[in-house]
Parts: sequence; structure tokens; C-alpha cells
Amino acid sequence: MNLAIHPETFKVACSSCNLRELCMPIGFNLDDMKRLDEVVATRRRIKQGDLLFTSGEPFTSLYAIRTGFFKTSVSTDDGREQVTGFQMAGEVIGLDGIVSDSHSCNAVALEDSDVCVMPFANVEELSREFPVLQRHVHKIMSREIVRENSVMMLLGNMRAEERLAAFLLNLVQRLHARGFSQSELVLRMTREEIGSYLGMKLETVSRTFSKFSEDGIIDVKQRYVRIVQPDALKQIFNPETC
Amino acid sequence: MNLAIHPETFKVACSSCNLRELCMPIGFNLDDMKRLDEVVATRRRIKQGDLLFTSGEPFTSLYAIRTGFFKTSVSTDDGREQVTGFQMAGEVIGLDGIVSDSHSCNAVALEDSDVCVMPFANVEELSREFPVLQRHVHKIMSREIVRENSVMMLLGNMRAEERLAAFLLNLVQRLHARGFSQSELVLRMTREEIGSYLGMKLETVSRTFSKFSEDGIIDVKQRYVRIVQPDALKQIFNPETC
DNA sequence: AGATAGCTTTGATGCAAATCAAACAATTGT
DNA sequence: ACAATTGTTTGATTTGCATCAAAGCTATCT
Repeated sequence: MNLAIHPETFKVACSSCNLRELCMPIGFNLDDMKRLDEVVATRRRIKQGDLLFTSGEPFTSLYAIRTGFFKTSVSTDDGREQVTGFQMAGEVIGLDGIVSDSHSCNAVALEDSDVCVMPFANVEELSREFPVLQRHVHKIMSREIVRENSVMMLLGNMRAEERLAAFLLNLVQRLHARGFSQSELVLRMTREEIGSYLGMKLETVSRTFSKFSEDGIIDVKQRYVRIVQPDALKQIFNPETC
Repeated sequence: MNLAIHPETFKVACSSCNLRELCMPIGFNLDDMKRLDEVVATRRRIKQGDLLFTSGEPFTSLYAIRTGFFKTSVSTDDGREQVTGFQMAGEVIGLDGIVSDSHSCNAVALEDSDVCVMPFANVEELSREFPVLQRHVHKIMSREIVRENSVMMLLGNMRAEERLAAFLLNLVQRLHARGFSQSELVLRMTREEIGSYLGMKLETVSRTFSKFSEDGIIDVKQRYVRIVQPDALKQIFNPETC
């Protein structure tokens, strides 16, 4: 790799990464950690709006997000887009590519981002050597399957208010796990992208935000959201609990 | 395992199973195949309507369907059910349990069925030994992720007719891959279960079937469906192609 | 600072699918 | 063979969200 030509790519050590607990298994000794560093080949910077990978592109690597924020989406031939997920630091994307050796979705950076490139051949080789890494990879894939199951529940069974409540609670919970506030967040995506993810139109997303705001459940100012009554949101999401 | 007490469970060899190409990787020699047989601990019979596993139950094994038909579903606390998939012979279920060591969905047999019980510890151990099995397991999980992505597209973006067309085409394609007709099928699930999977009510499913029938695209008689104009179905599913 | 483009909000109207309702098969049990 | 149960079809009505439309806000560029 020629760094003069590809200044955006460079090597980095997992063993010294502060996201280690998030994207790497725990329970390694120092020597193992050094070996584990081999899973990451390079680091890559993606500017806001740029694609990390696209549907149809050959699959070579998984990507661990170091900093930044992504959306993944699939499209129909007639141009309809479905956002399939929003991913933040410590999360892994690219799993869709394994089955057919080519990606089936697009990954777009919603802010300037930084990812660790993990060639899948490395992941598989080291997984055979380290059962704890193997288990970790399996858990990441299973977690994605379970997440998509709950999105199916959202899309198939829930009304607009429930969907948006679930969305906000999920986002803030993941941000909180990363040391951010559990009541305030800045949305990285547009109303249209939220709507695409939740199976509703951008106008409905906007109206539902306004409704929550009128009801005193949240404060909204464009991309900034403060959750004033988290319990009210939880009740909307999970109506039986009342 | 006491066969007198558990007559429904007994050992079976993958190496002699006629679904081998579907649930096992290819490219093994005979000796490897013998080792690979160890992945399956037992076989288990599930009667129509019975549960293979339920949400909350400890995760121990994956299940390869030998014969029969399953649905998987998740539920909200207030009793709403979302069918997350229909699975047939040669397909693997239980992947949802890996992430938290307990299942997060229910698997119900829609007809008398027969599954190979593959303790996940065996799967992981043999995966470390056989890269081709490791790759196979990864592909199965990735395939499930990609499938769920397309269900999200269905639920988020498509109208009732498109959803049902996609559903029928997908079912018949999978049945055809198993040697069945590419134009006739017998539905193993109720209108309500189809509706739950596709995010619509049973009445809408029924009406859409009737509509397709009136338009001469399919013949329907209760659970029996014959696809008269596959191209018309494809066009409904994929409107741009015309 | 002003202009342009992109995003968001809010209102008015329309429609696809949900809901409510009832009759009609098909299947299961006695 | 009959009753009871479960599943399916079809019709009438309602409704939640989409669509259409227009104005307001923010950010970016010159």
C-alpha cells in the first residue's frame, strides 16, 4: 500500500483502540492482542456523503466504525430506497457481502467517518485460531439478525408513533452505551432517511416529531432532540406496560 | 440419550443425507464427511403446531430442517405477533439465539417435521477445523441478513399486491430448487400467517389472492395455488421491468 | 450580506388498507 | 353423519398515512 498515493489509509492497532470492548472480544492476553491486530489491514477515511461500499461491489472486508455514522440501504430497480440500518462507532458493517461475495446494500457516511478495514480472509483465519474471536464474529452476525427481526416487527405491526418512539429510544440507548447523554441527541440523518428506515414518509416523521413535542414528551429543534419524558416514549412504544 | 424414553430422537449421518448439498458445504472427501457427521447430535421430530424452540429459551443448537415446514415469529408484550420467516427442508433455524445465548423468536412446525439437532459447540469446533464449513456457516448467517434486508424493503416500500407477488415468487422458487413444480404449490400457512409476515391483514391477503385470480394470474383454491402467468407476477413485484 | 439549494414544517385532500360484519368452506372430533 | 371449530371470502365503512402544496428555516457559496 502506497501511503503517498493513498494517504487516507494507514495501519492502526486494535490493542490500543479505545473502542476495543465494542468491536473486539474481551479476555485476551497481551500476546494474543498483538496477533489480533492483524485482523485490521488498514484504516480508511470516508467523507460525509461518500460511499464505503455499494450494492454489487465485490466483497472483501468487514468494516468496524471507529468514528462517524453510516446508513445502509437497499434499492429496487425502479429506484425506491429502503434504509436498512444506521450504524455508529464500534459497530461492524459489510456482513451482507459474505453470502454472495458481493455486497447487496450501500453504505453511506452520514458524517466524516473513520473505519477499520478487516479483510474477511483475516477474520476467518484468526477466528479458527482464537475461539473467542470466532464466537464474537458469530455474535455480531446473530445480533444483526435479531435486530432485523425487531425492525420487521416495527414495520409490520406498529403505527407511526410507536415506530418513531422505538427509533428514538434505540438511538439514545446506543449513544448512551458510548458515553453520550441518555436524554439528548443530534440526529445525523434527515427526516426522509428516518422515514425510509421506519417505513413512513418524511412528512409523517415531521408531524410525529411535532406531536411528541406538543405533548411535552420531547424537545425538537431540527436535528437536535431532547427526551423530556423517556417513560412516555417507552409507553408509546410498548402500550401494554400501562 | 435413552431411545426408549425419547423415541423421537436418533442419530443420522449427514454423509448419507440427500439434503447434503443444501445444508452442508460441498468439496469434502469421504473421511472429512465422516468427521462432519459429528456436527449433528440427534434428530428430532416436531408435530404440526408444536414448538421447536421459543423466545427466552436457552440456546444450545442450530436446527437443519430435514423434512417439513416451519414459521418463526417474534411477539410484543401486548400480544402482537410478527412472523419473521417461513423455513423449509434444507434450511437452518436458530441463529437468533447465538448473540444472547437464548432464543429471541419462536419456531413452530406448520406440518409434521424432522430436524437435525446441531449443538452449536460442535458447529464452532468443527468450523475451526474445516475452513469450508466455517465459510458455510458464515454464508448461512449472511444469507439470513440479506433476506431480512429484502423483507424490510417489502414492508417499508411495497404495496399489498407487490408484497404478495414477491412472496409467491420467493416460495415457488425455493420449492423449485428442491425439485418441486415451479408453477404449483400448496401453502403450508394460513392467510393470517402470510399477512403477519407481509405486514397486512388476513382479509387483505385474501382479497389480493382473489384479485390475482380474477386477473388470470394465478389459480387459487384455498391452500392450493397455481401460477398461471409468472411474468405478470414478476411485473407486479418489479414494476420498472415493463 | 444576499442568493441558492436542501431540509423541515404545516395544511388540505385522497386513498389503500384496516376494521367491522356476516356468510361460507374445510377440517376435526364425537 | 353431525356438530363444533377453524379458516376463508366478500361487502360496507372507517381511518391512518400518503400525497399534493406551499411556506419557513438552515446551511453553504459567492
